[in-house]
Amino acid sequence: MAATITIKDVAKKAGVSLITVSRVINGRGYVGADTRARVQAAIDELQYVPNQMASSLRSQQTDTLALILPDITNSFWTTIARGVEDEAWSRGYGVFLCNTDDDPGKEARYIDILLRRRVEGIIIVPTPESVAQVERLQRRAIPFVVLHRKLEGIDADVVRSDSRGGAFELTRRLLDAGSRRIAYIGGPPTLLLSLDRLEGYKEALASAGVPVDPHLIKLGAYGQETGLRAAQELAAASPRPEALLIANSRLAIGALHALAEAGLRVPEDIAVAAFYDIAALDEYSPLMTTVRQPAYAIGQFGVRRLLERVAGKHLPVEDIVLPNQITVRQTQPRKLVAPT
Amino acid sequence: MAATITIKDVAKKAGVSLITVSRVINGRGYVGADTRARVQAAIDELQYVPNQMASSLRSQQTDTLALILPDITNSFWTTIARGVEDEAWSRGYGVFLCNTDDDPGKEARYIDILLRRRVEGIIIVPTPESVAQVERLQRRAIPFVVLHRKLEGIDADVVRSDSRGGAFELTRRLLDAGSRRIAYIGGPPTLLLSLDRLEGYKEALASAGVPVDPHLIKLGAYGQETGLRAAQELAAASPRPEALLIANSRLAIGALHALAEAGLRVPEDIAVAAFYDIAALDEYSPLMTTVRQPAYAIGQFGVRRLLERVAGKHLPVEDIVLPNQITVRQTQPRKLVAPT
DNA sequence: TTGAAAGCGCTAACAA
DNA sequence: TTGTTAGCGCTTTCAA
Repeated sequence: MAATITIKDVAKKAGVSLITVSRVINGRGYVGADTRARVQAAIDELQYVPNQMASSLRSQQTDTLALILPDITNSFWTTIARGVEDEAWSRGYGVFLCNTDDDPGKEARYIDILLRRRVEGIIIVPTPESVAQVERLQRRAIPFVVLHRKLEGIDADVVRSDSRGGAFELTRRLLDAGSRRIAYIGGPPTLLLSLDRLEGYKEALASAGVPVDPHLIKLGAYGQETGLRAAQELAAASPRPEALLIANSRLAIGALHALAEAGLRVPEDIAVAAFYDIAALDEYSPLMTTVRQPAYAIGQFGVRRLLERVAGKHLPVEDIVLPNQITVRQTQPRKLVAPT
Repeated sequence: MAATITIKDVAKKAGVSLITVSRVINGRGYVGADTRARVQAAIDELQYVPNQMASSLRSQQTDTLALILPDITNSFWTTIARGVEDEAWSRGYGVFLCNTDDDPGKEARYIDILLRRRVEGIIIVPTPESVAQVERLQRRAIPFVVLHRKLEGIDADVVRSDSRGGAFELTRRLLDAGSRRIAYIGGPPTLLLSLDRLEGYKEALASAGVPVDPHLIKLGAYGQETGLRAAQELAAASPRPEALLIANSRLAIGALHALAEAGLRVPEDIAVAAFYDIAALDEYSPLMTTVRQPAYAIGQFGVRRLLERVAGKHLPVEDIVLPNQITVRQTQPRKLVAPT
């Protein structure tokens, strides 16, 4: 590292004191117009770039946040990450991205490093095991915001999409289209998110006076396998359900495989409505009603909320629920493979 | 910010000097076993976390890198990003991620911020307009590594996949399978990457004694539209080519649309080999021979190389070319939509 | 094997 | 409107 140019060099060249240069750089405090110009000229001439480490050490502000999530390779998290990055950088904050792969050990190690780096706040997509880590943050008074998944027993801001409302709305669409026997394929009842969606489904049925039939509710681990098996069973049932409500993208993919194999056309033979976030597959999927979660906005709002906390605002803890986007594609599915 | 615990507090509690605590933390320098134990006990008891700003300021090491790329929302870049993140964190470096959307203005602004933050090195997926920015880095002696795209006139390490070899190999496979009239759909000849692939194609033909037919070469902007139109033209040509070599994922998708619409079965009516990086679409696409670029490894190797530069090793500038993975899927394509 | 002194580059707090 | 002084929390350098 060659002899770096410091604020001192600039001050000398401009014939002012250090602090004056500092004021010009940070644009605060009174500085005369001509002084400012002289300083700026010196900065330009020397190609001076302030050292943020020094500034941070003194001011106790690192202008840095962190985003902890399972895996940016998953397109839903990617979009959230992009929302976080854009919003944070645009407000002058850098972001450290941490992929935990839902591994609590990794998560803990990342948080250690983040504490050393004195990040001013953390945005986290937690697993149920994150509770201990999050409590550590609380003890140290590091502001944080939880995205997408609520954490039981933790009093913290959450930004998420409206799972209950999304499921309710999808179900209502199916009902409006005339379906009555509407089956539900959803995630494990141990997750709050799954429960919310199941609830939305039940409420919509109730509001239409349709009784809930437990035989039509299939729950299991998130994953294509669950969706596949559930849809196979439902396709073979008699009477066959008129419609399927599917609570997750991977479940939906599995279910669509099963329906296609069974030769059931969507929507002619069976209507489908689903939470479906995999944009790449969208136009190759059948005509169904889908909920797209506002991933980008979840990231954006997460940062906004976090920065309010960082600024020390005394706000009540809030559960920020963003509306979903419901889409009904009009165009027929595209094909990558010629029909046989 | 409550009164933070500093190294001083630890030293006092352990009855040693600051520097001894520092040695224990960083695990270097001689420290007696019992002293070390006492210090560690104090650290644990006080829950002391070192302040990296202070450490960085003094040591001139920020342990921080940056990754500049177009957009993590694109799955190819995402995977590269993941490779970079994993490798960097595992070596004790944090990474700032910068999405430029291929916008030179954004790129310049990011680099300003990164210079302030004194990142020790930068990994960049450049656009042709990045040359000016990259020269700025050179002037300041900030180590950097270029990923995926070579930069004309810039003498720097590059990590990329073997475009020429990939195209050569794909073409050879088509030739081996008996095709002679092999058409080529590729990107604009202004990009080095495109030229490499075109060259691989031509070389393979030459090596098999097949003459290059300019009518069978369709070049255009990367994008589905180009692929669609090119494939339409080729499908309508007579004699129709027996095989298609497609040099990019988006071109391939467009081309597959066209073939499906024309009712041409792949590979029965026409064989296809392609650079195809969109994993989500993989199993829904026809049976074709594909090149998958080693995105994760590109990220990994980029970091490794960069850290060698950061360490000050005097290595010759290198063009690191990683082999592609060639795949021939055996199972029939899956269907999301029932056949009609 | 341990420690004392100096200072990294900047800004907070106060003074003029 | 500008400047002086002190010090953020750590590591480097030198000494013991």
